[in-house]
Amino acid sequence: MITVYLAEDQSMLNSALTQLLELEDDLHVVGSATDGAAAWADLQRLTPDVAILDIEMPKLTGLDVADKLQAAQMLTKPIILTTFAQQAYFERAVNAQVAAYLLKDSPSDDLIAAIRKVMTGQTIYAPELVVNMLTAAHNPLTDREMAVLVAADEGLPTKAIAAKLFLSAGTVRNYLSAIFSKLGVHSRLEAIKIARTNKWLQ
Amino acid sequence: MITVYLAEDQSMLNSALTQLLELEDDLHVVGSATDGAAAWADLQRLTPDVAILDIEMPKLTGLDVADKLQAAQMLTKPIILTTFAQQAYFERAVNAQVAAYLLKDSPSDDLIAAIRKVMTGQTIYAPELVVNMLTAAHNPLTDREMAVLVAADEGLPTKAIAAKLFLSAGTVRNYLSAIFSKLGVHSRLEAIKIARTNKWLQ
DNA sequence: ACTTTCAAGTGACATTTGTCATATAACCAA
DNA sequence: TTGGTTATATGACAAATGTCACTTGAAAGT
Repeated sequence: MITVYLAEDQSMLNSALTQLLELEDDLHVVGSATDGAAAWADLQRLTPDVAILDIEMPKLTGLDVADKLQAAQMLTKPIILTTFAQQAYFERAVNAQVAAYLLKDSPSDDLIAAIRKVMTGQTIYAPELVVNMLTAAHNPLTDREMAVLVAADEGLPTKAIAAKLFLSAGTVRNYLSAIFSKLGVHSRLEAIKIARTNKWLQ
Repeated sequence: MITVYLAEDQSMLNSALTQLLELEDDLHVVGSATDGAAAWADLQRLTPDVAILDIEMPKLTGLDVADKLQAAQMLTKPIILTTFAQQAYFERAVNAQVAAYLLKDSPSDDLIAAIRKVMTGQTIYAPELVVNMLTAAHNPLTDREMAVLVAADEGLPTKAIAAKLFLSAGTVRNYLSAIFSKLGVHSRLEAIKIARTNKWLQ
């Protein structure tokens, strides 16, 4: 019998999956939560074989929980189950040595199959992500440029950005100019849009 | 026997719900799709009792499909099943006379209960939304101002916005100025931020 | 009929932004 | 040690942006 814990903040999916997994003879759902902190508390107590973790949850993300599982050297195998194929998330998950990384864009049978496979020691990554890994646009901005862009994203004007980062206004404009040139745009708005679609921001 | 159709673009939820609904003795899932256009084509052919519609789907949204069901005077009862409580969506759904409007933030049993209730002629709205309806900060911007703001949000400079909306550049600046004054800000960036947090944008 | 609101516009103006050239100092790698 | 990158800065300039004060016509409300 494989014991499974489910952390998923969308109740509809949480309850549907719980019931579905329970129907399998070799699986038993020992608990579930809709936020990361509750999940982590439960996991320490229940030590299930597998923990299915959504990434975007209140309080703690699924990746945070996976990190904690690894740090505590627990035997519970984390399976990340998330909506979108975002490179940054995937890389963090690989570093946290998750047992599987699945997209919600695949059928529930895939999840059930994945649970059984990770119990045999296999590691499973959604193929979309592995392909993406090679082609992913990585952030060309320096830390300093990112700090300026983040401040700009808050809607602050040049002077306020300068004050916030203890720079002169001219330097801030220079950074912004450098950012625009790297991203091939000509305004804060466009730069922010690009940074956002590439998930460098927010 | 209640026949049910399921349009939900997240495969994990789609397949999980399909299997779960099939377990109920009085429900039968006659078909499902992961995009709106396929759903509409199927619905015309299958004429199920109930159509569960996600809003954000490729090609046609669930609200588009609900509109079409109403326009074609079909007896299929639309149930909207969506992630977030957005006032604009809810209002459109009410106008399309949907049979129920549920959030994915509720358990799957609620959906099953809702299906049975709509078959008795009841209309079901998620309580969060009805409360929200009364308290919602309503958008103070005119349609025209919104059009300008949307264009600005795309990162377009004044001239491009003017060209897009067949206005003069001066008029566009005036609209923007009016928007800023209504929202109490002094830049496009800040205005966009406020519009976004209030869900008037995106 | 009168008023308000909205859509659309013009012109002038000050301010902010974006661009560019250029400079220095620190650090890191070949 | 030489060169590249980053962090920081200045000054000058053109372009874009935001503000204000107006005007006009149409639609909607009372």
